[in-house]
Amino acid sequence: MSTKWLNYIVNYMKNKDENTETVILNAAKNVFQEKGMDGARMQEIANKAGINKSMLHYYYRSKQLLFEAVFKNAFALLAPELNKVLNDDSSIETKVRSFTSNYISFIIKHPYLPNFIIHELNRNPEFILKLKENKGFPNILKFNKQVDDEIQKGILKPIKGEHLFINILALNIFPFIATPLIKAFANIDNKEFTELMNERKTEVSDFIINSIKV
Amino acid sequence: MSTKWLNYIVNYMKNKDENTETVILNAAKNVFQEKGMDGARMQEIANKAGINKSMLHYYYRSKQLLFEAVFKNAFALLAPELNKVLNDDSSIETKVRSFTSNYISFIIKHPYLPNFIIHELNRNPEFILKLKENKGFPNILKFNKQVDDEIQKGILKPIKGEHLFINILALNIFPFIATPLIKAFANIDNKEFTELMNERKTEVSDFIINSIKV
DNA sequence: GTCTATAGCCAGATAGAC
DNA sequence: GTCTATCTGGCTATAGAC
Repeated sequence: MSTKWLNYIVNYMKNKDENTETVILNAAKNVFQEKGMDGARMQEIANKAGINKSMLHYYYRSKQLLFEAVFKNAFALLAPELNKVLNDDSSIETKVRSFTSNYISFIIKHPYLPNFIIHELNRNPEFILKLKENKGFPNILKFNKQVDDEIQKGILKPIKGEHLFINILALNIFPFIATPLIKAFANIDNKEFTELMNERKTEVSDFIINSIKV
Repeated sequence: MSTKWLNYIVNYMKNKDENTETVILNAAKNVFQEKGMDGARMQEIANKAGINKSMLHYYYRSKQLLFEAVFKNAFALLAPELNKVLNDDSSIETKVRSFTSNYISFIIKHPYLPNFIIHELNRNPEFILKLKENKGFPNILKFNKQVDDEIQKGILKPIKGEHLFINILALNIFPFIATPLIKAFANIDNKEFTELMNERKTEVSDFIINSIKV
């Protein structure tokens, strides 16, 4: 009798929660998002997944392809957050308040995400062209129109949609990208930094609304 | 007759503007700031410097030490910009306006700088501890006091100095870090992006002042 | 100080047994 | 599907001639 039956059973049990392919993907997420494409090591991914290095190639053929799987996954996580701001029908003020509060909670769960995406896009800017082909890629058109509308109605002071959107992203995302710098300038530790970021859930939206509301 | 005399003359001519050591440092700046520590290759630096690879080791011993020289240099370029906001005696409004306008001009000359510093600090957060020992390392204390003062005098609405400083940095720096993303969301090319950034020289300071001024 | 040649290592990828 | 063993190439770093 061969070990086939045993393997079958083991596999079945694993599949309850996750198969080898997703175990690898999760390990790869951790390593790539922390170290970047260039700094990541296939050996480290294999260790974290608790499997043999050659399995990575069996499932994903190459480091490059494994990386791309991780990257697309990360971007797919972020895009819906942005689309809420760009395409929801509620007022600008409502969206600013909810995005700010939600995004900061969201990013505390995925601390390496913004840095990872931004660094890898700067390393390889053409990569974004492929992403743009996807349906659901964030687009600013509807947001611009909404901003113009609310200005027309006397709700907002004049501002270009592009600038407002950049400002919203900047105020929310930047502190999580520049965390080591901010901790150093302000002389604060992790605990105080987290407190500061929690304050920002309302601080940032007040700051924006104060500036743009008539 | 040996070639010593020739070498001496050649060296003398080079020294008019730059010696080998600084030629290497400049080449290293380009490569490290674009590719990061992990992505950079000593061969590429040598090529860009127009010299032999072994010279890099002759002058800087190792890739790590060459990298550190580049990093400290980059940081030393950025720190005075920040200290202007933190320590100058002019009013907050004046400083916000001048920093915003100057910084955007500054960064167009050094496009990879913020990304480089931020990525490398995230890769190796302990590195900033060494920088903090330097005199002139940006510190927020005086700025905090000034903000409190102006609030007391009824010039500014209540806000923590930390939040205001983070907001100033975020609004100015973020678009240059997230350039590929912004270009994709807004569907604009390089030329339109530069125009948008030029608009921000006044847009950003108005946005901030609007929000904090009584 | 600058070059050529090469040591020595490490990482990604594959072959092949089970 | 999973493992061990190994190939192959590329990279940092050094030895040594000039």
